[in-house]
Amino acid sequence: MNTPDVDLPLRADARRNRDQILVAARAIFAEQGAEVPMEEIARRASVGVGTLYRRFPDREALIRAVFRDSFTAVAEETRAALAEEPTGWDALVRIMRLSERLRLSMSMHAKSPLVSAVVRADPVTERLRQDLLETFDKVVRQAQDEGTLRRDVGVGDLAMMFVSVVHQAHAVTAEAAGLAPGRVLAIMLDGLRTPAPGDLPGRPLTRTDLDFDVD
Amino acid sequence: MNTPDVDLPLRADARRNRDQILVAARAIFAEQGAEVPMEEIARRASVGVGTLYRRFPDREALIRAVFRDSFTAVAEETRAALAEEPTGWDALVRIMRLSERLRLSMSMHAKSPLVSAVVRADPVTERLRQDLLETFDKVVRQAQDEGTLRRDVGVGDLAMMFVSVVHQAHAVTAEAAGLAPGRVLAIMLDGLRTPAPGDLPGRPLTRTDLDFDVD
Amino acid sequence: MNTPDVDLPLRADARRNRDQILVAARAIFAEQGAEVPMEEIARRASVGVGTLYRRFPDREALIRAVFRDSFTAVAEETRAALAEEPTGWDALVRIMRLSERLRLSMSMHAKSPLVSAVVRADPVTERLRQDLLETFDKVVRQAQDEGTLRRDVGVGDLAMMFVSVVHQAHAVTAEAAGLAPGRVLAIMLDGLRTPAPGDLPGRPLTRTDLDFDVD
Amino acid sequence: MNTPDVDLPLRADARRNRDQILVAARAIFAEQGAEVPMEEIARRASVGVGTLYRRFPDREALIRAVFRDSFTAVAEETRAALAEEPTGWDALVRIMRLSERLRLSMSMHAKSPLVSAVVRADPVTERLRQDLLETFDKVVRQAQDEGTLRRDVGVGDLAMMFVSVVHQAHAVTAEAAGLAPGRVLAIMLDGLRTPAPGDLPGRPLTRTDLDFDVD
DNA sequence: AATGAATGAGAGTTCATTCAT
DNA sequence: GATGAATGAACTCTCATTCAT
Repeated sequence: MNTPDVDLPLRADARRNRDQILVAARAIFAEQGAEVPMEEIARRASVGVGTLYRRFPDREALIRAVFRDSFTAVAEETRAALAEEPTGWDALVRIMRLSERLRLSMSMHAKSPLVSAVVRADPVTERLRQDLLETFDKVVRQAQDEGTLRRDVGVGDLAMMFVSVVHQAHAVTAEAAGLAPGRVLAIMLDGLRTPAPGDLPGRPLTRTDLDFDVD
Repeated sequence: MNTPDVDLPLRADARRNRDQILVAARAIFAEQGAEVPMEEIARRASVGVGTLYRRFPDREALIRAVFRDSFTAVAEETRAALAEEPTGWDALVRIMRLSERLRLSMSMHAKSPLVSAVVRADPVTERLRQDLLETFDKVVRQAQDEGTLRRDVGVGDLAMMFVSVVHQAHAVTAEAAGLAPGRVLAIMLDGLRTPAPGDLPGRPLTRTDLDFDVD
Repeated sequence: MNTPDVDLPLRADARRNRDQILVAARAIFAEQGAEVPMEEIARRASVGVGTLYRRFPDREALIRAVFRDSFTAVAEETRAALAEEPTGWDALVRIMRLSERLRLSMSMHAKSPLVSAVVRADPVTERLRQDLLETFDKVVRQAQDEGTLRRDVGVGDLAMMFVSVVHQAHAVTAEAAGLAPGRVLAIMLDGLRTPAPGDLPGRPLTRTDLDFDVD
Repeated sequence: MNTPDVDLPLRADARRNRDQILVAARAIFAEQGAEVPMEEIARRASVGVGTLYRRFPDREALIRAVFRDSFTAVAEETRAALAEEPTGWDALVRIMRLSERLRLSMSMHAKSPLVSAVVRADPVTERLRQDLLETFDKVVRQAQDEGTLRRDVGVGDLAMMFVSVVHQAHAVTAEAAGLAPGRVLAIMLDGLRTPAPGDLPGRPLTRTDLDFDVD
């Protein structure tokens, strides 16, 4: 599940350090954003800054690695949803509820221009993203064919909503923060079911609408 | 519409500077986030850093001022919606579609831990927020009394959704980026109408759920 | 005599600082080479690092400025030699004995690849160098026309010798160090007078031999 | 020809490593100066840094070793010149034209304060230097006795000139760079022949003038 | 009151050297 | 003995904030 970056088998201790660093980075990025002092990440990983830099030549490399990990994980879960769920609708719901890990990545992505830039410039992540969208698209069409998903939405719309759900988590009581995403999601899903009470503005957003980033 | 902060009437030129600074800050914060060099803000406002600092003793004060402005504007628009729209549902829709200015503020809020912290610690903004929520709450109850809004949601849910809509704007074609918020919002609103296809998890989130921030 | 860099008249204090920095840099570069900590230069100039960096955005800019100053000074002295000395030979001797300032620059130039690179990439210095060589070339031809300088040498040869003289200053008693350049120079000048005891290998090195640097 | 440093015969592979390191160091020092990352030297020697450090406890030790090698080589060549050349003048010329290896060492010496300091502090190199100067001195006196070398110069002068010749090599076309040292040297030698056109300033610099370095 | 210069703390990054494997 | 990972000090550069002009 770890960086498909390069596969030189590292020495046992080096490997351990590398993993600790990724774990620490993921956590800190999620908590405080991507602009934290590198030293803090190193400290959390119980490692010297030097080690951090030996593994990841600069902040961008680290961000890249964290994202590759997360995207890989999510792409797998998405594929599993498509394969295992009985209906397209069920798969859709499962995907929209996807893991914490993705939420964190998405959140980082949205919060920091640096992160967006880095991720977009990384071909590996880009491929993972394409894979993910492809699978997701299949789910969408399946649900539409079943008649459970309104026909005037596309994966693009769903991706947008997904991101939205991910972002809700601030400015609330702890309990409310826990409840909120589930509720917002449920409301949205209710809004997605057929029959739709009305037409949507614009046109269905498709995979290609997500292909050239703007930010 | 400007900071009710202090009301000593400034000398005309001082006033002008102050306003230019706020305009510049709002624009730059929106474009590049809240961590821009103060010097850049000063430059955009055609003012020396010294002047900027005379008006706003530090970055936080500036953020605070920008937010107060925005919140004030939104609170007014919300009140107007309640007063002018024929039904609660219409008012609700109008509020959810609220101004660009609010989107920007919200986006800043969400992107920067610093901004969140500052805003939450500012009693003036806090009061504006309370006002806003109070009015909004009236709209919600009116719509529920009309039978157009499902009973198992609260202002808290709507505030959450509002924030969500605000955040969708990245990783897309320019055209799609323009379309997206409207569509996501429409889907959500469809999901909000009565009759609701099913129950929501948890319980309605109310104003008090928004009172103590966590982030 | 100072950086013809830009001529925005700086505020009095800023100007003073700028000059102190250049003086300090010149001295320290000469003593310890061009790789000294910027902080040390700042300290010697009684200035904060920040100020140093405000004036010279990075080490290279500082090196550039120091060199422009020195080259300007030398070009002027060379022109004066040509104008004031009675014979070409006298002018030649005077130039070869040129100022401490040039020795320092040359020495820096020769010792540090960084310096060479920076200087070569700076068009302003490049022009100064061309001016200098042009004047020098006139001196050489004049001395050859007088019959005091052997005909099988060119400015290129002399420039090389000049640089050589500059470099002799290490590995000796303090007294010997003082004597050495004068003696080496005298020996060289003796070797340059006509009639020459024999032919030189190769061909006269001319201005154009100095035009494309190799390091 | 290698470090008489310690004479424990190393294991064959260790010996090989040691030699590779010295070769690599010499090459890299010549190309890039003495401040290169140790890791780079290790890489060029196809050896781990650890190994490098086992052989040479720190950078200074490495510099020292490189210099001892070079000085040893030069001292031998000098002795050979004295023994094999028919006249003192011929021996002098041959010495002044000495090997590339010496040029490199000298160049390092001149370019880096670190190198100067290290070399001067090393008693072994010091002894080699004394040997070298002693032989050289014999050559000088022999040439003076022959009447081919002017009497008002000493080994010190010649050593200075030697160093000068070594330093000319920058800021020129590749072809000119190749020609230059030979020409400068020839001019100098012409200046050294008897009869001298005039007196030199100061007094002959002797071996003892070179005994206490100043840099 | 406005300006922009000066300061200095702090962040990113490199590399000499040590030490576990 | 060899290797290359880890460490942390040192250095460069940026920027918030203060203060002289």
